[in-house]
Formats: sequence, C-alpha cells, structure tokens
Amino acid sequence: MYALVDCNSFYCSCERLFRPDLESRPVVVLSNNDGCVIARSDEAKQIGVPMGAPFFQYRDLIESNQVAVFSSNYNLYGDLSMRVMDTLRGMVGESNVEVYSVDEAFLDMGQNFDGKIAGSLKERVEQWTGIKVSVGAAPTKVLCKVANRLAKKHKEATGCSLVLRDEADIRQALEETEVGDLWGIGYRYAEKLRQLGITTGWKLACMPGEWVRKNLGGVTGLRIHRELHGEACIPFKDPLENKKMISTTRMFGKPVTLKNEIREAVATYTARAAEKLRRQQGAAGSVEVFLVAESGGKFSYHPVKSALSARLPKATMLTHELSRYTLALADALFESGPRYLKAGVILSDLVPDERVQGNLFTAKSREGDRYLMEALDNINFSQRDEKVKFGASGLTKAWKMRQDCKSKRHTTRWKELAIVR
DNA sequence: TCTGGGGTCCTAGGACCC
DNA sequence: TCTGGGGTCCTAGGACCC
Repeated sequence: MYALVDCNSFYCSCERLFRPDLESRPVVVLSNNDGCVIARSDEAKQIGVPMGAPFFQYRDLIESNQVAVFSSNYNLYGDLSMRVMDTLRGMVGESNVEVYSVDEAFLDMGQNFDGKIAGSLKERVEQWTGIKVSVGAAPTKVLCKVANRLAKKHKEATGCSLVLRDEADIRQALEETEVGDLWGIGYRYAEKLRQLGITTGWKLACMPGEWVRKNLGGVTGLRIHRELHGEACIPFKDPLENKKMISTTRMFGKPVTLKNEIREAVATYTARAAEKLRRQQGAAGSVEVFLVAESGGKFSYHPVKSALSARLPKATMLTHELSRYTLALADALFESGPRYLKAGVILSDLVPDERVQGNLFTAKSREGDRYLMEALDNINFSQRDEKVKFGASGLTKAWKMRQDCKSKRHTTRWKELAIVR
C-alpha cells in the first residue's frame, strides 16, 4: 500500500501560519511577477477565483472581497516544506518517503498496512508544523491521488483522510471521479475521452487495455489503466536521484529592449542554474538559452520564442565557464527592435561532477576554480541575497521581476523573524 | 522488372505534472 | 499595462551502421 500526503492550499497555509488574523479570511498567493493566482484558500475558491487566473483580470473581485494577497515567498514555503517532509520521514523511515513536489509526498507503507496510521500521520504533521494535510491511501499511486482528492472533497465525512482498500471501495471512488481528474489525464486526453462517452474513472477502467494503449499515448496510458485496476506500475522513486535537466527562466518585470540588460539577465540565470547544478554535484554538457519577445500583433498575446543551444567541449559546473557560452548564445539571439518579455537558461546532459570525462586539450588543473565556486556558494548560502557574484550579472537589474506583496522570510532570516508582543 | 533486415542514436515535439 | 517556473516521460522520424 502507498499513501499520498498533500498539504492543503500549501502556500496559503504557509502565509496564514504567521498571520493568524487571516484564519477565516480568503487568501491567495501570486506567481512570480505577481502574474497569476497559483494558490487559493478554500474561501478564495468559494468566491470564484480560479486556479491560474491572471491577477489583473480578477483584481476587482479580489479587492471587493477583501482577499489577502501575497507575492510568492519561496524561501518560506521551501523551509516549511522541509519541516513537513522531515516529520513524515521520522514516522515511516527516510527511504519510504518520495518527495513528489513542494507540498506532496508519496509514502511506501509496505505490506502490513494499518489504516489508522493515515490519521496519525495527519495529526503529527499538523501538530509539529502547523500545516494541514490530506492523506489518501491505496494500492497504487494513481489510486492514492483519487483517494486524496476525495478525502479533500468530503472533508467533513473523511476528516481529510481516506483509504481505498478493496475492489468495492475502488469502484465507488472511480465512479465518483471525473476522467479529467485522474492523475496523468490532462486537458487534451480528457476532452478526447469525453467525446467518446468515457466520462468517469470507472468507465476508463472498464475499457480494454489494447484500446487504451492505442488511444491514450501508448505505454503511459496503459500504466494509468493498470494502476486503476490496483496493479502498481509507477515505481516508487529513489529520493536521491539527481535531476536530468536544470533550468532558470523568468519573466522580466517590464519589457526589455537593451542588449546589455538581456546579457545581465542571462548571466544572472546562468549563475542561479549553476548553483543548483553544484548542489547536486553535477556538471552540464550542454547549455541552451531562449528569449521570448512580444509579437507584433496588438490584440493578441502570442509571444515569439527563439532559442539556441551549444554543446560544451567538456562538462562543467563552473559559473564563469557556463556563462561564456550562454552569453555568446544570448548575443547571437538578440536583435534590436523586439521587446523581450522573458529569458531562460537550461543546463542539460548532466553528469556527476567526479565522472567528468577528461579532454586532452584542457589539461589544466581546475582545483582553484572549484574552491572558488565552493566559497561563492557558501557565502551566498549563509549570507544570502547574492552577496558575491560575477560582474556580468549587473548591479541595477532594471529587468527584475515585480513582487509587490511579499511576506517576510520568517523562518530563514534572523532579521525577518516574527515579532510577538 | 527487380532493390533486405535489423539495429542504434539523436532530436523535436507533444502531453503531462505541481 | 498586466498571463509563472521547473520538471518528466514518451513517440516518431531521420541519419547512420553492418
């Protein structure tokens, strides 16, 4: 049996933790650049603020209902997420927790599953961290998702925790689940399935496997289908696995037209991506840079993307080596004229740093560079906020994103500690 | 007139997730 | 004026190999 533990309206819960006065007020959290709504408390959902809604379109609704609005504060959410995950690890063992996202984890509950543990997991997390969670348990990951969704949907009846054990439970749950609400069935497939009259999870489960393989993206669809029948096909992932790709991409706070500003942004994003790369002790064999520009058309929002990539002669984790390439790509991409909205840097072909293949022509020892990176990361990690950086990243950063309603980093900065009087 | 069979590797693009 | 960021997996098709 597996269990899925999912934090309720996670970002909103984090904000409320330090603002108890918001307990019964609607709360929303905005994406970077204060662009769209990415988290809503139950009250905000009831008022009718949809997920992903552009903030400017819903501003009136939000203001007239006195919704508390926050810019996203990833320092705070990341830290609270760690506390939740640590609590879970303490209860079921480190190797039985797969952190699926910042607010979700799958737990491997083993063979002798006792239904009561679902409740105690929930209680302990809430007591130790102050974050409310929902628990769904079932024989497969897809069914855990179904259970979790229903646990949330029927809060009063389930107490936010639901176990699907035998076939009767599963059938009933699937009959109540719309096909598009299944994990792995997105907008496109849901549409297609509905056209064919397959409206619920149960109806999909009743289709023959071969049909599913043909019509639902091959083996991916087949896996979901089998999971609906209680056959676990989506493996429990090793928590120590490294990323295969690392990217840093951002919208600009306002459109950018100057080459220098594009270069600053690309240098900054390269430095951030390289930092993530070093954290997993990796080195990148390829880099890609992309720019997104406004389209000429006045009445439509159709940004134009252009991208270039380069393969490095030797995989590296050094910021200054990586940015030599990313800046050259940025120069090649840039045109004067377009108003640029966004840029991004993607590192791929990642290999573990110690296994970097030697190259006959770059024999020079790079120990010094390595120490430099280590020192840089240490300073920036403990002091934060880019205390030390490369000049190419720029000092003014006119293009930086907007964050007008950001809360304090209560748990990760001494200076921003909450004050209680 | 008639032109094999069995592979691998790479890339682009689609679909999905939170 | 204003629409996020960071990932994963899979497939099809082309180039190339013997």
